[in-house]
Parts: sequence; C-alpha cells; structure tokens
Amino acid sequence: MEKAMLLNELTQGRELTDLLRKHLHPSSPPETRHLLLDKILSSYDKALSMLNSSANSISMVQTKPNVSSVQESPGSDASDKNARFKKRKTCSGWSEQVRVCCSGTSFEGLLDDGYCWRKYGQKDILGSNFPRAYYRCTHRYSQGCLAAKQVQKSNNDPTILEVKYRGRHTCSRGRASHFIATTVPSTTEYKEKGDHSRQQQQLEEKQKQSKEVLVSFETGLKVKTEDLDNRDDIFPSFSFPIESEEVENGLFVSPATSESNYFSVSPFHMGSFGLCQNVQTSESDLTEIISAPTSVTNSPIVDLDISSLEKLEFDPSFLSDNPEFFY
DNA sequence: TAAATTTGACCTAA
DNA sequence: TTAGGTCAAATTTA
Repeated sequence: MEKAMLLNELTQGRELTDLLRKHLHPSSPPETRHLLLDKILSSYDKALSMLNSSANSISMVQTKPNVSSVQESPGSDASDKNARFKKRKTCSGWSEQVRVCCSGTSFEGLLDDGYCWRKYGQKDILGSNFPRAYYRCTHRYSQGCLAAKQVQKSNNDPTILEVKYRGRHTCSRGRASHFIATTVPSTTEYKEKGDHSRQQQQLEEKQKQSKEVLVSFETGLKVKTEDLDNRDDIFPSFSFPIESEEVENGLFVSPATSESNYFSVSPFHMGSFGLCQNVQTSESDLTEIISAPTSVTNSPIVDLDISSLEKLEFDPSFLSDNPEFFY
C-alpha cells in the first residue's frame, strides 16, 4: 500500500518533470518553472518521507554501512587534528555510492556534481586496476563543510566511475555557473552541425534556462529545509527502485552489458544528489548505487528523466485545474 | 599569486 | 605487517 503511494509520488514527480521540460522555453514564464520545481521537490519529499517511515518494509536496493563513524566520528571534524585518522577503510562511513557510466568522453563533467571538490589524495587500491581519488569539499575549512567523496574507476568496466559520498554539504554552493556550463552540450558538437550563430544562441538560452532552474531549485530547497526540521533521515533512505537489477551482498550489481537499463543521470542529477545531501542533518545509513549513462553531450541540461519509471499519461490541464496543487 | 593538484609520508585499524 | 585514508610540501595551473 505504502509502496503504491510511493510509486504515485514518484510518478507525480516524473510527470511534473516532463511538464517542466515543456516549460523550458524562454517564452514560458519563469514563475511557472519555479512552481513546477517546488512541486517536484515536494513530491519527492513526500516519497522520501514514505521511504523513511517504511524503510524496512519496502524492498529497495540499499545496504546498511556502518554509519557511526560518519555521524559521530570526531575524525570527521577538521578541527580535531588528533583524531584525524580515526576513520577506517571498509566501514569508514562512505555512504552513497553512484556508479557513473562514461562512454569514452571525459569524466570531468560527470564528476562535476555542482559542488566544489578539492582532491586531497590518491591511492592505489589493492586488487583494483585503477587508483582511488579522494576529494573533499573546497569549503571544508572556510565553511566547515565536511562533505567528501571517493572516485574510482570500476575494475570491470573502466568506463564506469564509482563515486562514494560521505558527509553532507553544509557549505553554500557558490559554483552554480560553472556547474551549468559543464552540463550543456559541448560547442564542438554544435560545430559539427554548422549554423554557429543560431546554435550559440540556443546554447546561451539553455544556459540561461538552466541558471533559472538551478536558482529556483535552490530556493525551493531552502524553503524545504526551513519547514522540515528532520529531513535528515529522509534522503539517506532514498534509493531508486530498479527492478531489473539484482542485489548481491547488499550491493547493487549493474547489468554491465545493457546500458539501456541504466538510469539516465546527467551531471545535473548528480547535483541533485548533492542537493539532497544539503538537507541531511545526519549521515546516510544507506548505500545508494545508481548506474548511469552519462554522456554529457547526450544529456539535456535539466533532464530529470527517470527512465525506469513507468510513463503515464499526464493531463496538461491538471495544473490549471488544480491551482492548489502547488500549495 | 592564489588556488588546485600531485605525491610521498604518515597514521591507524584490521 | 598491510592497506586505506589523510596530511602537507612541492608542483602546476589559471
């Protein structure tokens, strides 16, 4: 029953996202986009609340990593130098894991999840063909943001990046423009198709739209965090329901041979992940693994396409007929 | 010149 | 003793 409600909320979010996409034209009033974004957030908030309240009863893809070290570890506090090595490898509290499939293009855009990361280390990992890179939030010291992430190429498929996140961002994200710039189609792609001036104009329009979306997204998020004191436990329990994949040893195993089963997660989605982390007040106690085809050039700027969700008919008049839907 | 990255050394848990 | 995680000086980049 709760699962049906959850599906309903997620479906609603998907429908609203579709609607938002239709409103991404410059002619469309920005207020409408803002309202849509707010509603999308609200819808996902509800879904997450349900997930949180019934985390144990709904079959989702998640694991239970050791979170004590994340939540309580003094070692996570940069000011506590004496305890800096308290965290420990396999149970060190790396929570959300995102698997990013990259088909031959550069990883930079994919790794740009909307936050400023500073690489602070790299290690060769036993049994892994590729080194693991360690990143922490640029604002770790200036703002005390404790968010960190690990990035490592998958052993089995070098085109897949395994990104593990730890902690949440408490910093104010000050890199929105850069973030957007990396999510738009590359100019080289436009060059191949000619008609430079028009394509450049389209590019600028998309950038402008994205900026508006991002601003409203963050604005909406702020409202949410003000309203909800205990969001902390909501986002950590969130996972995408991917039915075609299987769970092995508590970890998600992606179908390596079928990218069509992957979620479509553009860097913007990754940013959304970050945004989710923004409203956490305790660390994740669940591992999230998302497989994603992430060719930057193929990903629409704000494409919240949750392809695994069943596409449902959506009445465009719904919003006008249900003005209260937004409030 | 400030910020970011690289990389060897160090620390700690297993 | 080993390996993962972090530090910090040196180096590179914008």
